Amino acid sequence: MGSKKKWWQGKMKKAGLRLTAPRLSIIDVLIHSDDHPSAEEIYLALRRQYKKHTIGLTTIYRTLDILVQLGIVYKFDFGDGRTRYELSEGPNGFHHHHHLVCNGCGHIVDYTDFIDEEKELLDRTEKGLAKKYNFSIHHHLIQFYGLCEHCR
Amino acid sequence: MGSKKKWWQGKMKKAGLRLTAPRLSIIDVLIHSDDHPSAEEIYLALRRQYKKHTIGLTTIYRTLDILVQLGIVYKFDFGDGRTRYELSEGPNGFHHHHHLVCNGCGHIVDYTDFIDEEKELLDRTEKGLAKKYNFSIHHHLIQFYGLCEHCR
DNA sequence: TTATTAGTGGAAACCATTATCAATTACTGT
DNA sequence: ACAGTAATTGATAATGGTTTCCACTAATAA
Ligand SMILES: [Mn+2]
Ligand SMILES: [Mn+2]
Ligand SMILES: [Zn+2]
Ligand SMILES: [Zn+2]
Repeated sequence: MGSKKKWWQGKMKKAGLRLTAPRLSIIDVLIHSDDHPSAEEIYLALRRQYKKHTIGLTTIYRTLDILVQLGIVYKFDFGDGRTRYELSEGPNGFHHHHHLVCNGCGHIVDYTDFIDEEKELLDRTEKGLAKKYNFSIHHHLIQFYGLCEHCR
Repeated sequence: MGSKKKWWQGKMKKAGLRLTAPRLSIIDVLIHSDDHPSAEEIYLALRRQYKKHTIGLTTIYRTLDILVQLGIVYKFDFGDGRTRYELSEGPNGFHHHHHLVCNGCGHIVDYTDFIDEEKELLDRTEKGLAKKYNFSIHHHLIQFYGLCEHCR
């Protein structure tokens, strides 16, 4: 029962990385977060959680970089001056979605609407671009910007 | 002949902004640029151009903000730590395109492939999202990330 | 255990962007 | 043209998110 392998542990081990307490804690914060925390927000969440030993902000940045590299975490710029992060896979498998950003208050909406039709077109576009421009394409980013009902 | 009104001049006048030399120079750099210069790159281009009087970096940032606000210029984050800019309209009218980013060397490709099919889907998606989440959507961002043939 | 290597975190440095503010410039009305 | 005024400029200083440094600690190997 203690042997329940989390999906990211394999990835980290395979990359020759140690499963340290700080790293696991950081992933844990992301798992239990329902939005897109910045490095500092993760740092503060961990401070609240473990009053005694604080995990350094440096470690947060380093770990996030690693997790992004491994594809465990996605990294976003929503235009508020800080990089924001999100787990690439939810507890129930992949949770492919994109973002709707309010230019007024910065509120972010995760949406999955039209994702299937989009996927079809994006796949086609990716193939086309890859061939035409000799790129190997790894991922894409789609964001809509506007004003939420409160900021309108 | 000197009365040839450039399309952005109307927008600026209408917004109550003065058509100063620095502002016109900055737009000029963007017009003659075929890529996506950062504020500093625009600053350096202007220094090369006008040996005598240098336009301050502060003015560049301020002007770019204004131009973005007016929709004359688009603003991008391609992940290299500096904001990059591009005119929203080319000499021959709108030039709607998106970007392909090389994670290796940072090279950016402007592409217009599949833009029509994309437009159709995006319009539909925008309408759907606007209604469902009560957003007024103003624009969207699409970027593909990968490795160019040289960095592969 | 000892040796070796990976990981940590406080402090200092970095660097793109923003705020300040005195001097200059563009526009308005005379 | 001229003066009045409010907008604009730009050198300098400050800000703030992120990185670098490096001595120390923890994990793995021999
Ligand atoms: Mn999300
Ligand atoms: Mn472009
Ligand atoms: Zn809002
Ligand atoms: Zn490349």
